Amino acid sequence: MILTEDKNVESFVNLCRKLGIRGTPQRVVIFKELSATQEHPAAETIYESVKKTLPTISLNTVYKTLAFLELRRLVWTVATVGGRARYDATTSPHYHFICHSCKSVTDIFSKGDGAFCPPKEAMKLGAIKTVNVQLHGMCNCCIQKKENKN
Amino acid sequence: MILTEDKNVESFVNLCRKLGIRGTPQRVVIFKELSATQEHPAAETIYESVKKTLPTISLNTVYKTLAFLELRRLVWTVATVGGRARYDATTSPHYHFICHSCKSVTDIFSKGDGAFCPPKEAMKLGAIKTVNVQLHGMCNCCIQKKENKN
DNA sequence: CTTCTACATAGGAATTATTATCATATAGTA
DNA sequence: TACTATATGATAATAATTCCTATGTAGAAG
Repeated sequence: MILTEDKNVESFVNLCRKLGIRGTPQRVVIFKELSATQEHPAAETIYESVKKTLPTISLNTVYKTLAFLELRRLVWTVATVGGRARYDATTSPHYHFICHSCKSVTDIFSKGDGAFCPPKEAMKLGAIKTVNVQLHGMCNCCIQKKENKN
Repeated sequence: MILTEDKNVESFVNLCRKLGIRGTPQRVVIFKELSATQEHPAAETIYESVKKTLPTISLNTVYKTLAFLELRRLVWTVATVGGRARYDATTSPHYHFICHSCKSVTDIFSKGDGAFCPPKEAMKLGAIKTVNVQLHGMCNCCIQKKENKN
């Protein structure tokens, strides 16, 4: 995070203005929260954090705000892990490694290729807006733990 | 589908035997149903179809069977579209195009590369078991419809 | 500058989707 | 047949979405 919090918020409000949507306190706080973490939190987790700033916010609003921001492509749903949707506000192209043991979601910024390039066959089907590459498995940490148990 | 239905079932039962799990009627029918379609159905959809063969089956069993088969990597969850998880029994590597307008999920068998190759950075994080590449957007059919409306 | 109006947004309640728990039933093995 | 492990289905809990209403903000009119 190079941007300060204030700049971040400001830029988000400006972004909303450009898109013709309102930069409401709820949206600002939720977006800020999601931008500030690399944990790829679930809606409930975001809700718990956001409540500190906006005690009256409802979980419903968090869900709806995330869905709304995803529609405007300011955030996106990375994956559903253990029945819970996980979100991300990082816009630069990257992949995700998902550990099904500890439910962690880790960013992978590949140096070589950068963005995943959809094959020609895909282009023919319609207009691609976002690409989501998920690598599912078990992280080293969990592999270690499992070995120690056995 | 080159295999006949019976062969398909038989091979599934054999597969279960190899894996040391039971090839129960419920599992056979659910797997057969999922293998026979390219619609990437939701659990509810599978349930409706499977009920024709097994009228007493519960939706719960469909969910649990799918989760179980996914754990054994005989099926997998392709994506969650409009709040509903969509499943696939195709094991050969391919991508999916997901239209958020009509909720269709289309297979993309890329000729050139075949399987997606995870970057080195990913390998370092742990053991990758499955790769899920989702291309989100709007299919040509829906683009057409939208244009006609305007 | 204030008030009115329209519409976007937030929050609550209800609905739907999914998962977990538990008791019962079934298949495989001794 | 009895034993054990596993699977099913009913019930209950959790996750996410939809519907409805109230609020608040922006722009128009005065």
